[in-house]
Amino acid sequence: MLFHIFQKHIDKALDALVTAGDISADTDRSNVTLEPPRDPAHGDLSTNAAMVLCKAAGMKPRNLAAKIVDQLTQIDDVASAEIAGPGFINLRVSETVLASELLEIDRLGPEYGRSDKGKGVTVNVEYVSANPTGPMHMGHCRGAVVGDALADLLEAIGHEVIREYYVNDAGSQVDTLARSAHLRYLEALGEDIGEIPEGLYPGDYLKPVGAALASEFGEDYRDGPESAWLLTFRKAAVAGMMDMIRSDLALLGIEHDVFSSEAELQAAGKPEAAEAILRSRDLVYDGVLEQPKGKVIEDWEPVKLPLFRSTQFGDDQDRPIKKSDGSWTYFGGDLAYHFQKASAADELIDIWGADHSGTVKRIKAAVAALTEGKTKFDVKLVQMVRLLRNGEPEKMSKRSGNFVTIADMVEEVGKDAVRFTMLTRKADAQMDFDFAKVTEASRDNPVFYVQYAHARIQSTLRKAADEGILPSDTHLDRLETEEFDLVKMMAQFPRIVESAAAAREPHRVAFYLNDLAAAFHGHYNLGNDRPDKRILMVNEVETTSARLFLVKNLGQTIRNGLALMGVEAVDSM
RNA sequence: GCGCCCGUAGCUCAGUCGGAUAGAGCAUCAGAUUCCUAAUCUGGGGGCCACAGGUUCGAUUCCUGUCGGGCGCACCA
Repeated sequence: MLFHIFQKHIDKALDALVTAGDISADTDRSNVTLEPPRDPAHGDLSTNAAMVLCKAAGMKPRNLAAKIVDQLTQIDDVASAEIAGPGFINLRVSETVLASELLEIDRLGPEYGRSDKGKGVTVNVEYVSANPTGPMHMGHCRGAVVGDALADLLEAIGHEVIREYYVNDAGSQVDTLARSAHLRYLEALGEDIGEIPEGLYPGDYLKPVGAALASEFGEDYRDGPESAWLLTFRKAAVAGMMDMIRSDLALLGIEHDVFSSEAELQAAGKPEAAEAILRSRDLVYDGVLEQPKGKVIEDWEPVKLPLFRSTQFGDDQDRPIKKSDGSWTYFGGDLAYHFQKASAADELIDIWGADHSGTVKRIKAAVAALTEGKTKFDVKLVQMVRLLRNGEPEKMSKRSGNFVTIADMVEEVGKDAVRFTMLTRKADAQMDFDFAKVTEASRDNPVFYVQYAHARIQSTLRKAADEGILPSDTHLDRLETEEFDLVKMMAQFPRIVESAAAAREPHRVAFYLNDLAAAFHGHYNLGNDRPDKRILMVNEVETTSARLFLVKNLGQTIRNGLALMGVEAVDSM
């Protein structure tokens, strides 16, 4: 890749200065950067090498820069190297390199942008993990898309990725679910259940579960005590909910590799094992929590509980891993769960809703304690999405059973629009999702804008093919400056993928594609006033074939970017 | 009261482990349609990067404090 080639050139130039005795061999070069300058007028690439290394070299930045430039100008790929400002070195890339970059893109095709930087490192990404008490709704959507796109990104840079879903099937909310299902079971048996009582799940989605239970068990559990059926109904209801969730996720193109059950984890004694390890290191002790300050709790009473010393890791309070009735807290189970994940991966990433921000410290503390700091662990918080319809916020409330489901959204605007839109903001910023906007065919809808660029390219290729002209690399020397500018942008793609993966920020791909599409639309419109700038010139077969070769690969780059977001490119609109 | 996230153009947001004159879209104003998809494009105006200190050759970026907004704060997940 272009970028890596030039990184090597910089390295070579610095090596030469080492040989010349200007800088010492052990000088730290880790702060040396090579990046496209903000202002393209400054060149194609810019390095701060002279400014970063001048102290170690005992020279003024511009003097050191001059020596580096002397080395760089000897390299064929470097069209020019200039000192600017306080000591930047601005480079221009030769058109020969750009042409070979274009050939490289063509050779790699769908593989362009992928790398093996993360090879050998397994990353577990846990996302969605919605409670199995109902269908997927808006509140889950963004985390699902961000997690999935992040998993795609990590795979693109060569990581082995485990996509995981934690099923919270052990808490009291699944008892509530079982009771709600029992009511629907009675209903299926012909009883009049009336209004769903307060505290139970009212949604219709439990009706099929009740019906299935009725046909499986007949009247067996009609009159018996709750203890007779609770476990059976819990299992059946959770299974039903998970089937529903899986099919909702499939609508978004999301498929997890592993579903881990909290109940199974507990049955297998994992929390006990984790507790034993932590107790052996005096990181769990039996103690009493103080009443939190600034908040009045009426029925507060001191209780002795097994506490994890999360304060040793920066948390404000030690955290209980068991409740006073002896059952595990959510945290107690979660800590064991993360320990389990860590046994099969080198790095862990959790995608959480921002409403769980308060629990980040304790779980990070737990992972650090259990893996003795060996497992890298990141929690990515995803902010709320406000649903808008005609500019008016759309309310959703799970309690009333009245909420916008993912199935509704996908049906209304389509999978690709949902996914792309969810990636047009960085995850930790709040965002609005306006039903009208995401399907609008206009410049300010990036989904459309990027797709339109791709469709335009395909349309041009089709039209050219009708005229008997096909893309070809035999006359790339016919390409002009504006066209090489497009290649420069395309050449940034691998770097965007790398940095987006490293920063765990899939939205960067969306912004890049928007920029790339803008560059293409601009270039395309040059042909409006200047027929000689049109891609398709029927009487200029050689030039046209080269231009077609360029836009074909620009289309490929867009396609590859969209694929990283789980969005399919369209060939016509 | 405490913790986490955020504060960038009128609006919605980008801004690469600290870099050059802080960018884009919308809105606004002025233009391009006998032309490969004008569903698009070109240009103008618009900024105390919330505020005040600190670190640095250099701060929108890092640190501290203040103000403003969001989320969360016993055995609920």
